[in-house]
Amino acid sequence: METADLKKAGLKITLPRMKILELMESGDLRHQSAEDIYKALLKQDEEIGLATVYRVLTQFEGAGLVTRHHFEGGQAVFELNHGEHHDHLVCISCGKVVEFMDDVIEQHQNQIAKANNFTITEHSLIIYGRCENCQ
Amino acid sequence: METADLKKAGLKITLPRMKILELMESGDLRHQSAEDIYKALLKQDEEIGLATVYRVLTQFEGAGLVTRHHFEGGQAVFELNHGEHHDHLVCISCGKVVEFMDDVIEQHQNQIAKANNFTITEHSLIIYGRCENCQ
DNA sequence: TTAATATATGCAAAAGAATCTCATTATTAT
DNA sequence: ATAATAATGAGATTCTTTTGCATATATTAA
Ligand SMILES: [Mn+2]
Ligand SMILES: [Mn+2]
Ligand SMILES: [Zn+2]
Ligand SMILES: [Zn+2]
Repeated sequence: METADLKKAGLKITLPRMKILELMESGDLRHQSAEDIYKALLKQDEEIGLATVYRVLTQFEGAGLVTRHHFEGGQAVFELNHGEHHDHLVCISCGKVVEFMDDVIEQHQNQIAKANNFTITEHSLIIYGRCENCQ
Repeated sequence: METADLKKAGLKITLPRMKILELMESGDLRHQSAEDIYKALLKQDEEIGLATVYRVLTQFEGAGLVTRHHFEGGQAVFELNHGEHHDHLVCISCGKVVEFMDDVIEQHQNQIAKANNFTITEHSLIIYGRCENCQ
């Protein structure tokens, strides 16, 4: 995940973009809101505007570097695209996010789309609940 | 779906609540935003404030009469709870919504939650794509 | 039926999230 | 180094949803 990806996407190599990429790949937190990222950057004394964070994330999404998820709670969250597609379990109490991938589910989604004459562009499957620590 | 349900929920039988219920059950449109509903009511010369529509929908949701969905596109959409749980196919071009229910998918979700020690409270599965008319 | 009370409503203001405008600054190609 | 192009930051703006508050309405008890 390097400058090459930015160039490939026709994006100039700028400090905000580098810092945002770094932060997202370095992270313990794979799923962060734009504001989370903005604040994390402030904490490392990077003075990057919130508008820029939003713009950059949207560009990264367009370039396929990042995925935007609409979990409950108003703010969208973003994650860096490592490898393959997956879906999410989200703890409604502590916010913990667990990733999973189930071929049978994916397959059935395809069937359902076909049966209804839809051409799938994407899908969103989010399971909300309480994690082991939050029962 | 009647006044009984409102009473049961500890809600007074008021004109805005009745009209909103009527509109939602009468409807050709099972999935509408608060603003859609507000405008539809205006068209029938019911002068109900948008804030009231939001408030009532939230109360109905709390009472289990209505489900709120976060489809893409900013505004939440609401549907009256007829019978059973289901998920959605959404056309990104014309907005058409198709409902479906797949036991295998539901079952796998349960397995996944269990395998990760999550207690499911709800889930959201939305398949986005193009319907037959929008290829 | 009326009076008392408890709730709900409408409007305007506020809050929250995301986008846009525009003057300034940085990056890239020459 | 220069010119051309694209990106940034700050603040204003838009869009969606919520809230405060004075007024109106619905329910309950008398
Ligand atoms: Mn993920
Ligand atoms: Mn539905
Ligand atoms: Zn938890
Ligand atoms: Zn369509």
